[in-house]
Amino acid sequence: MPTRPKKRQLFRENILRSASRLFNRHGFNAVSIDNVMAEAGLTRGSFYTYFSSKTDLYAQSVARVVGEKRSRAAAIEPGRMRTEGVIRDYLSVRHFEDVDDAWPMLGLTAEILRSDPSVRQAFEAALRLLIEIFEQDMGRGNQSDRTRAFAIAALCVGGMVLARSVEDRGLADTMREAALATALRIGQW
Amino acid sequence: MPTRPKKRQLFRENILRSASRLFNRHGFNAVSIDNVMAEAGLTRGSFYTYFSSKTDLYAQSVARVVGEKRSRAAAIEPGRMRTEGVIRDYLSVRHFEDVDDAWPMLGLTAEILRSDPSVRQAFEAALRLLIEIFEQDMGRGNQSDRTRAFAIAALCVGGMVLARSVEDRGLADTMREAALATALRIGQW
DNA sequence: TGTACATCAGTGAACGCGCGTTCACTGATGTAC
DNA sequence: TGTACATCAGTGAACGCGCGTTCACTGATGTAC
Repeated sequence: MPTRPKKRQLFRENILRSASRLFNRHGFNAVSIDNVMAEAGLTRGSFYTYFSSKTDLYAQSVARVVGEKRSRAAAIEPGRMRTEGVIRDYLSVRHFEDVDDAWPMLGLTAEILRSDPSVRQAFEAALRLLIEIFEQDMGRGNQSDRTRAFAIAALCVGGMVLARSVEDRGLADTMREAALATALRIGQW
Repeated sequence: MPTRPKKRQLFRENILRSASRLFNRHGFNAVSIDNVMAEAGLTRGSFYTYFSSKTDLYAQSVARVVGEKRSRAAAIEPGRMRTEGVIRDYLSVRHFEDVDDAWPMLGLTAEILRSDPSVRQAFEAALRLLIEIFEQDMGRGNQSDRTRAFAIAALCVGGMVLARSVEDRGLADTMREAALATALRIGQW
């Protein structure tokens, strides 16, 4: 039988793991404290002996995931191989489907996924329009043109999403300009 | 004095414009129907004579923005210059700051922006970690290495966000693979 | 080792608030003659 | 052109629900002696 502080530590980790899973899968608003606590095998009431608010839980659950990613990366020797590994991993089918342990930013997509079809379709139309424009402008659409068009779209959206999510304006500008320079370069390969 | 249906049409456009603005700025959940209607110069009560639900409003407001983007693009002659223009526009300072008329996907960032500092910082840590890894692996960080590291991060996040937001699994895979191929290529420039 | 007490952690009911949605009402716009 | 009536659109109060947060209580864990 585990001693008191040890048991608490275990529960705490359970709560954080459940939270990461659920927030990733459904987004912040769609997950209630009840859901999280039930999945961790506790009831609503004791939540506030672990965390000071739902927001606090969210911040800590994101931090926990980042910490895990960090230590996983630290275990591999730096160098091109590692970057290649991270890229392959990030853009893998597993990560695409993995709702438990995904990189935090992707949890945002849950806000779209769970909304009803009309909303999804509206968003999808925006993406299709972007790609349509790029493909048209590249002339006859062979495979590599298609790839370029998609990559440019991803760079635009990703660059801007990241730039906008960051507190530090300098970092935001660097991100924006890096995405811009690279997208333009890809447009002229 | 405008005739009845004409007046209604005007109000309808007002509501949609207000909605785009507010959803872009604050995200879906943080905006109430009251907010939207007040900004359009009407009261809560008549909302449901225009739209069937809040979700419906959201879908239509996204669709409206996409429609506008589409006709703006259609007014320009296709070709490399147009793509360059779209890229520059998408990743411009104006678009970074513009909360009224931004591409729909970026509204998602509002969910982060409005959350409190601890949450923002947790997200920012995830981004910094990604970039840190890429920069380390590229050796001595000169300017172009830095740009590449940022671009790879943007490609990963953007590619995955878009892949996950889309209904059609084939489209999702194409997006994911295009981002992957391009990110790997950039890693070895 | 055993007993008495203090402290701590978990429970579940209840509170309060925000907000999407509904509804009875009213005044304004249009139509019939 | 003027009057009587029908219809339509907007109002604001009220409803209902979900959920974050609080709280009085209880049983279990630990401590003193």
